[in-house]
Amino acid sequence: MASRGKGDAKPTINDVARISGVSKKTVSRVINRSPLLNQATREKVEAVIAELGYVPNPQARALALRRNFVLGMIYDNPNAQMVLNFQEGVLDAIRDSEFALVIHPVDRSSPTLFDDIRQFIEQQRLYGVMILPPLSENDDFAALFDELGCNYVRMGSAELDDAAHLVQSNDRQAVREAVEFLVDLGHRRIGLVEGPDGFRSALERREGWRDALQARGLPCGPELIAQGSYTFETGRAAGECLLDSADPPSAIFASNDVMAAGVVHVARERGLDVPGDVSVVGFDDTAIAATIWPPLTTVRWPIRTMARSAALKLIHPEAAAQEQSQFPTEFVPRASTAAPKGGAAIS
Amino acid sequence: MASRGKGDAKPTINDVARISGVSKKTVSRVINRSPLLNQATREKVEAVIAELGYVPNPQARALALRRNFVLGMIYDNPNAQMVLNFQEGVLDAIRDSEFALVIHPVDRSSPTLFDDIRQFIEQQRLYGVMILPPLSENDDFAALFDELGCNYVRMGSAELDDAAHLVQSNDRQAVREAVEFLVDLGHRRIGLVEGPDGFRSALERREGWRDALQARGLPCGPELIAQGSYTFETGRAAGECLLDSADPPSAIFASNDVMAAGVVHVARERGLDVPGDVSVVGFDDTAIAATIWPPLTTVRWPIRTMARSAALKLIHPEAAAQEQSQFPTEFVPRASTAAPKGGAAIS
DNA sequence: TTGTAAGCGTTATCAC
DNA sequence: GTGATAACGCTTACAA
Repeated sequence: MASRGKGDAKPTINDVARISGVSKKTVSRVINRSPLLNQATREKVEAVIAELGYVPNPQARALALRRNFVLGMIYDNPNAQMVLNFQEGVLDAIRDSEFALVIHPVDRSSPTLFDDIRQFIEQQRLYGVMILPPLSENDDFAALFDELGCNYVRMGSAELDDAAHLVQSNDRQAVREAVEFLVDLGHRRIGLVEGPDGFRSALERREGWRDALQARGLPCGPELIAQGSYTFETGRAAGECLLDSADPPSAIFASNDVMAAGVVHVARERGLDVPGDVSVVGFDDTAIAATIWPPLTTVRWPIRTMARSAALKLIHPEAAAQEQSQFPTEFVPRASTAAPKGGAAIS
Repeated sequence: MASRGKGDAKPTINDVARISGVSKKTVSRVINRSPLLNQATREKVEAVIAELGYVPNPQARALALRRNFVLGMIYDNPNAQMVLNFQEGVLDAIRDSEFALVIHPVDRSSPTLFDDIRQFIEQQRLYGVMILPPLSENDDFAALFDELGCNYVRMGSAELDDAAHLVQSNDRQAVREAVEFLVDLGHRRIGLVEGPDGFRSALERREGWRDALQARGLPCGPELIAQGSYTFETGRAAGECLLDSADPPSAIFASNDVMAAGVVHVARERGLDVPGDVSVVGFDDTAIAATIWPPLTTVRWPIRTMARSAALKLIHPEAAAQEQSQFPTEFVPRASTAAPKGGAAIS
């Protein structure tokens, strides 16, 4: 093997240039796949690169290019499983590439949130950022990223941005279908455990529930709605509110799986059978859905696929607008839903 | 505000030097808290830094120092909740610091695993890495990190390394206490759903189970053991194996929560009441433990605290050996355990 | 098609 | 104590 400056230090672009008898710049052109390059030169340099095991130093590139080959992920989400699925999707996209993923959870109630995010992006000189709900629903962040000259992709439950900056599911439609499933089973009073204010997903899912019921002329008044904040405990509380009411629903749609799990808990405490006495449907299809008893009927959200696509949009901005932006959900019927007792007769 | 070169570009060390009338190097000394510095000079420069809102460029520092202010996290773990908790602990430690966290999941069955990790560390020039079980149990990785001159901390269930490179729980002792709790309730046949081969945690937990039973002269033979691989499905299968046996146990300890959830599922399918007919204990205290019905008795692992400590060991290597290395687990009794039917009489 | 020179923003060396 | 000067490894002008 050809000699290097000293010891076993990693080879640099200078080593490659010297050994292949060309200039640094030419090596740089090879690395960056410049089109105007003699084929013979390219091959010669590539041979040396392979022989030396040369890998460009990302820190040096970052300095020269004023941008880092790093993707950022910004979130403040109560749903751990979703965050992790998203991370895995991003990693699917950057595997075997020069990119790295840095994660940046934030506190959306912090007064310094904007400055915090600004500093994160400026300091890391990110190639691009992905932002998760509910932060992604705030247009001010998009404006901030534009101002900082940082590419971004938002993840959302509705059409928040143009195709180059968005990966989205259609939650309203998905919930409508799930609730129609309950109606088709024979349910006539279907409760809703809605998500917290300020979450676009909560709003979309509520409207999907309403769409389904209104289309069939079924009740969808406030007495059938209880609010939670996407946590197990608030799901319990909402379940109590609904099941202890004067005229309790025979089925409940909860805006996410952990709240649905809370509802199932309450039903058990009341001595109610699920799905015999009350059917429960969740949303997300996180691990918990298949793990609780009975297994939860829910809506699967292709988070990992969406995340992968989000990362690809950042890595290949030129193709971002063509890359898929809408991702279909999938209804997953399990054992937590059944026809109501005597339901078919009523219908 | 004093003028900067052009437009609204971020101020650099040169701007600070020019405006405060000192050299770059002096500013650098201020930034790096060099002790040999005139107090007046320091204050003057600090004032200019504050006025300009100057922040050192991490990429440039990384290039000059040949090391990046970035911590890496390497894992291949079936337990999503643990990974996420660990991430949060690390972020607790680096919040408001110049450090960033890059995550690097790997496939431990990949033939290129070592090269993959080597490349990750060399390329990112990491300040340090944290490695999670079961990867952390392999001494070859520690040797690799040493060879690469990269500081590391391992997370484990037993004493894998010296205090500067380890954060650990004592799983054997923790499980012993949990199983003793079952014995004290009156259980005499206590089954084990053990974790997969190759996991130190699986081994430690099995020995803890055995310790407790042997100390009381209770059976702990292979007919009471079924193996899973830390997943829900394998937990189900192991539960079937145990509950369908000729002389089924009245209580089961599962090596982690999701396998325990699988056991609970099987019990339900068999028409068995938990804890009336069979008590179940898990390990981890992940979100699932409180969410299933009945809420799961388990052992809480202070992962987030351990992770925070691991990151601090990397950031302050000089104090690493003094920083806490052993982290106590906590037994969390919930509703999935009770005295066996007629158990007290047998005892 | 290729090379030269001048950065990018920081730190290390070694004088003063 | 402080400051020129030369790295660090790469890229972008601008020539040739």
